Amino acid sequence: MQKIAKAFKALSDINRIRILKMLEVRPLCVCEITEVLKLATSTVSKHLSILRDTEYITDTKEGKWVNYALNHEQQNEYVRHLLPLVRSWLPADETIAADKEKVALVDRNKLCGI
Amino acid sequence: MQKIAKAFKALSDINRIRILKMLEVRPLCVCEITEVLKLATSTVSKHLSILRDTEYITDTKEGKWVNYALNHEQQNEYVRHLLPLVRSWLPADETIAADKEKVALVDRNKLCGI
DNA sequence: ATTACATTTCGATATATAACGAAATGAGAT
DNA sequence: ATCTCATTTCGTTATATATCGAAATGTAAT
Repeated sequence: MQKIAKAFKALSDINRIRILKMLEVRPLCVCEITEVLKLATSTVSKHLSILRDTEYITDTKEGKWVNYALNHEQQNEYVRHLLPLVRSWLPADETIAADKEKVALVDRNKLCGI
Repeated sequence: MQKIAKAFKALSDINRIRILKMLEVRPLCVCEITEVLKLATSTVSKHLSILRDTEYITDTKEGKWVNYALNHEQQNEYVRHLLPLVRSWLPADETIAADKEKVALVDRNKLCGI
């Protein structure tokens, strides 16, 4: 029964919400998300692991990067309903809009490893 | 924007979920909820204040009791969608079922002040 | 007004969480 | 095999949260 509480808890942090909204634009790697949120890489990695463990997102290796993407094939009943809700929310939020604009501009090849 | 995170955070505790599910049966006072959850009165009161502040429930005085009930007239967009979801979930959970049975049996006049 | 009692607030404590930097990991390129 | 570098894990710290018991509050009945 803790499963339902976990599904909600994953969404109870504003940075995790921002990550989900950013992933609406396109799949992202850790360093891209880090650049937009201005948090330490390790912090972003932790947020992503929480979202992955609850099945909100998937991770796939692509070269030296790990691509995180919205998970549209959840087995988790709660997540299956909540993810579309989050997607429909905050359509006009300024922070979210700014995040999404940045996502459209960031380039992982220029961002990392310099 | 913290509003959305707050709406989710209120649902991220299993005892608050249990309270919302109990209130599906009927409005309850603090002492009745305390009896079912087996928590300190002050703890239950705190949970209820969190659910009230986020508009999941309402409180109305009735004599020396305060009746807490599911709020069906939320102004809060997020709560308006999330409350029906919670209502539709956990239809067969054993803890929830046991809680609801206890709710049907508890009598505030016999419970309190003895 | 005094008493009784349901509820809330306060103060303390223990656990959980979010954040960071540094060290470890692991996969691609040389 | 070694090097590079994106990512994860670890250790630490600061803040938030859940819980309790005790004290304060407020209302109803005497």
